[in-house]
Amino acid sequence: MNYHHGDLKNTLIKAAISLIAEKGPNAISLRAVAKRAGVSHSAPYRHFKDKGALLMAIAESGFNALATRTREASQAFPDDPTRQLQAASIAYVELAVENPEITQLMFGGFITPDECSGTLAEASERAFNSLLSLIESGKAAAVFRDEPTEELALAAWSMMHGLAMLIIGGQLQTREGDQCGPQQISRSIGRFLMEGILGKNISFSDPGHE
Amino acid sequence: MNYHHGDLKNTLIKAAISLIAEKGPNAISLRAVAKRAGVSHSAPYRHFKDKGALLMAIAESGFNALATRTREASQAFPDDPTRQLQAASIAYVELAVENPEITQLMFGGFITPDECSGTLAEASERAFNSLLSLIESGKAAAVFRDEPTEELALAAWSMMHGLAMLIIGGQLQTREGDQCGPQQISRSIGRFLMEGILGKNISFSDPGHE
DNA sequence: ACCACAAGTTGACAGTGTCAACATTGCGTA
DNA sequence: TACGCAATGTTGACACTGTCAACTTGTGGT
Repeated sequence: MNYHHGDLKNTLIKAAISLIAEKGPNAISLRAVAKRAGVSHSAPYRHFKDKGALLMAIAESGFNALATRTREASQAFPDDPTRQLQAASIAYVELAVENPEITQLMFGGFITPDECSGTLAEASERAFNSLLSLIESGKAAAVFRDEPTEELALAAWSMMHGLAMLIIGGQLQTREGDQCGPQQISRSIGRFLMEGILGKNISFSDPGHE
Repeated sequence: MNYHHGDLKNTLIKAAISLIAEKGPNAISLRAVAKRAGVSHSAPYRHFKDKGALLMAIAESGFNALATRTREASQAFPDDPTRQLQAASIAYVELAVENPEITQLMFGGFITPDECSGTLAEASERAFNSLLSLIESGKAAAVFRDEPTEELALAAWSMMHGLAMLIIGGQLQTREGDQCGPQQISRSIGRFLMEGILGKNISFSDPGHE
C-alpha cells in the first residue's frame, strides 16, 4: 500500500477504539494500535505527541458524542422541558452503558486535567451548557422549581452520571435482580429526582411514546 | 534488616497506596512499590498473585473504609432517618474526594468483575446493605415515601456517587465557580433528592449541628 | 540438631513507551 | 520538467515493566 497512508490519524483513532472496546482502556498498547492500523510501531508519533494524546482524542470524541446524543434526545420534545430532561437523562445513561470502556476512559482518571487539551474541555462544556439551557427553559416555563440553575443541572447530571458509572463498574450486577436495562433503571430512580425538581409528584414515564 | 520482613503484605499495600496517591492508579509500577517497601522487585509475588491482586486488595480496603465511614456518619443520628441519609451521603462524597485516586481505582474500571475476589464483593455489599436498612427504617417510620427500597437506595447512591466522580474527574472545576467544597455541593444538590424521597419540601441542612 | 517450607533475591524474557536516525513520498517552485 | 523540502512512515535502540524460574536465607516443628 502507499507509504503515505493518507488518513492515518483517524485510522489510528478507530483502531484504538476497537481495541479499547475489546481489552479495556488501561490494557491497550500503542504498538498494538499501530499494528491494527497496519503501520509501524512508532508511526503514531507523527500524529500524536503521546499515548495520552491519542487517548485524549478518543475521550474528546466521546464527549462530542455525548453532547450530540443528549441534545438530539431532548430536541424530540420541543416545548416540554420535563420530557426533554427525561429523554436527555436516559440517552446519557444509554450511551454510557453502550460504550463502557470509552466512558471509563472519559471519566475514570486516565487523563490528567493539566494535560487536558482545550478542545476536550470545550466538548465537555458544550454538553453541560445544553443541560443548563434546558433547565433554564423549564424554569422560564414555570415547570421547574425556581432554584439556582447550576444546582438543578448538577443534581440531574450527578444522578445519571452516577447511575451510569455504577452500571458500568458492575456494582449493580448482583443486586437489583431483574437487570431491567438502563432505560428502566433510569426511569425508576429518575422519578425521585423529577419530583424534587418539579416540586410535585410526576411520573418519570416513558418519553418514547409522544 | 531481616531477610524476612515480617509484615510485608501490609507494607506493600501502604507503599502502593502512597504511590497511587502521588502518581495515580494507572501510573504505578509494581517494581516501584517494591522499591518503596524496601524490598526486591519480585518479592510482591510471594504475597500477591498479580499486580491486579495488589490493586484489588487496595480497592477492598477502600470499600471497607467507605462502609465504615458512612455507617459511622449515619449512626450519629439515631432515630432520624432523614439526617442519617444526609450524613451518610455527605460522608460518602467527602471520603471519595479525600482519596480521589483510590476511588478511581475502585470504580474506574481497573479491576475487571471476573477477577473480582469474593471479599471485595462482600465489602461492597455491606456498604449497600447498610444503605438499604437505613432506607427501610425511614420507610417504617413513615418518613420516607413508600417506594421500593432498592429504587430509593439506588437513587441516593447514584446521585452521590455521580457527584463524587464528577468532582474527582475535574469536571466541575471551571463551572460552579465558587468551589464550595464537597459538603456544600452535596447539600445543595441533595435537597432535590430528599424532596423526591420524602415527598415534601425539606431542607437538606447541615447534619453536623444536632 | 535438622530439615521442610515460607519468604526474599537474582537473573532472565517478552512487551511497552519513546526517541533519534534514516527512508520514502508528494507538492510547490524554478 | 526537474528539484528540493517538508511531511509522513520505518528501523533500531534504550530504559522500564510484569512475570517467571532458579537460587538463597531464615524459621518453626520434630
